[in-house]
Amino acid sequence: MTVRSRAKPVTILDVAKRAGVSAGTVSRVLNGANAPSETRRRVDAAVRDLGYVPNHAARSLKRQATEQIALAIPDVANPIYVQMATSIQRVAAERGYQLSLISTHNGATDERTVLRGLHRRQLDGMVLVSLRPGAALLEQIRDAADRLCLIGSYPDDLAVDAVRVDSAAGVHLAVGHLVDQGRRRLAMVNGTPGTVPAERRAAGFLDAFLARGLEVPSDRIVDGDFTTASGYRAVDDLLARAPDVDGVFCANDAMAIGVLRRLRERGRDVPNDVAVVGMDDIDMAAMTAPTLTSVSLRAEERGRLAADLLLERLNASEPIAPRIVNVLPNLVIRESSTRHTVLEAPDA
Amino acid sequence: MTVRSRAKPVTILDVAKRAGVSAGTVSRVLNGANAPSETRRRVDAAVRDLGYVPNHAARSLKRQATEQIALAIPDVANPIYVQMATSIQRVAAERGYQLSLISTHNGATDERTVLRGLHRRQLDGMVLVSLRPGAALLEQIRDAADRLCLIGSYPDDLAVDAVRVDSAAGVHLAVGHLVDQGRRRLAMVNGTPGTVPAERRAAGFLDAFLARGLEVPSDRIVDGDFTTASGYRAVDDLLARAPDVDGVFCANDAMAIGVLRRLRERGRDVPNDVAVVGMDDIDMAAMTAPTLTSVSLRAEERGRLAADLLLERLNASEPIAPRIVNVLPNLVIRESSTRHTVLEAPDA
DNA sequence: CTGTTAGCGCTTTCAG
DNA sequence: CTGAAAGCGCTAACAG
Repeated sequence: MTVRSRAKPVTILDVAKRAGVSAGTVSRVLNGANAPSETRRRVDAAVRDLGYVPNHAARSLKRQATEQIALAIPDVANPIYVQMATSIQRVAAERGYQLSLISTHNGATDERTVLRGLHRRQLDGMVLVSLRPGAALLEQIRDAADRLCLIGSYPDDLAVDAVRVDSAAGVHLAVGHLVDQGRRRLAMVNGTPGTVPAERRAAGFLDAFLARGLEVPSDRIVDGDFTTASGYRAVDDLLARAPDVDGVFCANDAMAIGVLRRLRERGRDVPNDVAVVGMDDIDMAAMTAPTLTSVSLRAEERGRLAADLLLERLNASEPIAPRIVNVLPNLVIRESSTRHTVLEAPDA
Repeated sequence: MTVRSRAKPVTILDVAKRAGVSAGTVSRVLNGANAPSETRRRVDAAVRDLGYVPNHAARSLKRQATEQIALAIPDVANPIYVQMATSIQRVAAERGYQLSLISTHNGATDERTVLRGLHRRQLDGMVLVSLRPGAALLEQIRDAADRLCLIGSYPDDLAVDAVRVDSAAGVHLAVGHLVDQGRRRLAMVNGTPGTVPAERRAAGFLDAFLARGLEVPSDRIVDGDFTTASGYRAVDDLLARAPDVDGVFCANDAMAIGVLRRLRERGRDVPNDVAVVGMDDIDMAAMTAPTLTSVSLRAEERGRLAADLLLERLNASEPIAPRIVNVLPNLVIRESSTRHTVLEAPDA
């Protein structure tokens, strides 16, 4: 366990010298090549005695690969991305890759910066979640297509691996459920205007009424920004605009939690006065009071699939044509949308 | 914006050739050395035309530094660590470092693995949060002392930079508040047994009674594991052991949220029947129903301080003696502990 | 101010 | 099976 501190790190040459072999042999032994047990023993001993640890930069430089991948997400504070991170991390670890997390701060980080690690060859590959892919980012994505997997919706002609979920279908599930519960005066708290998910979800919301031949509540969508605080604030807007509201669909659970809280402060009982349905089905949804009905977008599964696609591509000997995987949402019904409150056990 | 894909990446030599200068000059220009504007212009042009991006491995190998640091935390799903990560990330970015996140899965990850990036020189430094530093880890910490900053409590003779918070004092605040509210039959939901924070908090809990000359409720501490689900489960234990409980201190907010939920399911009104106080003051504490009184351990501040210590050390020209910074907790009173419920605005 | 040169530590031919 | 040698792409003396 002797590790040099500031001094000079021990190199493969030191090990070679001590083991009485060449650096090449040490390298081979360490990388699992066949070797006589005697050679192997001496190398191992030298490694242990000296506390040798291979230098990552040197190895990467030579091999042109770092065994590092990254997940770029809009916001570390959003549990849904943490869920993705967890499943990606698991897959990565299984295949000998290290995962690091990059937060793009909802797109505030310069788009160039996001893919920088990739271009510097500091990263072998990346799973990218962008809320609002602009032209510049798309250009960069194209250039790095062979080392990327996207999660989310991008132009069809992009020719990059992607995992998608039909969030509009998820919204239909939510609206259908609210209507089934007898709610007719519905409203929506949407996410950040101008982002793809917010646009899809709003479109899905309106479309769900159209599909049912109901009056379309186009003026009953208020904007939030996907954070809990924004959901909290949105309620005042909402009640000003639609005081008779009896059902609210929120574009994610984080906002739904803020909505729940503020509705309570404003004296509206959930679910008796107003039903609330969220989206994402985060763990916390089973813990709020009342527990939160939510559309699961299967974040964990999407993470796993994205990691599979990416690592398969990185390790392929020949070029692979771009693939798109689709995932289906499902509705998890809890207390916040059902008039007769029934307590239930937590998910986890 | 022309970036080569799989082919062969552009090197500094390609740039040099195109700019009609030497590689050394390109390197200097790119690293901000003085140069005649004409030289600078031609280099910049060549870089742009070729889409050159410096190779990180090569630079790291030569410079013996990666400009990368990491934060190792027990659990990405715990918001308190995400808070730390956010402030560390900010400091790191300001000083030109990239931060990556390593989850140790509550110590399940082999301790060697945690510091591996450091030993491989893949990381210049690390901020480490360990719940349960064992002998092997302490040994490793000592060896890497010049590139580490710890957050948490470690043996005093460790001679490593550390940021600490007096969590026992925080528990005293919580107990004092509960007693002031007239609660006498107190209990505690503790975190993972055997971890330093859990032990400190339990000790602080008992000590708070001793200090007040009250009867010490040693048999009223039930164990959780710092997760929301464990807080939920702990309530059944608690009510079996202490059916008359009128106040609960939880060793963190995640558990407190589970406790709130389960108490409600078991028909106990919070705060009227039972007061609940958590610890960490996560953002969600202002959003639960009722909102959660909590002891802030100033995670963001600790993160910032740790990052400052670490980066100062990494950039020091001479050895710096180890430093320990202490942070004081404070109590944030909300609805869950005060009988007359008053609604309040959210923190964020 | 700039070109040349010598490595950083490792892997990988290529011979033997 | 192993040693020798070349070189991954970059930076930092060192001369000029």
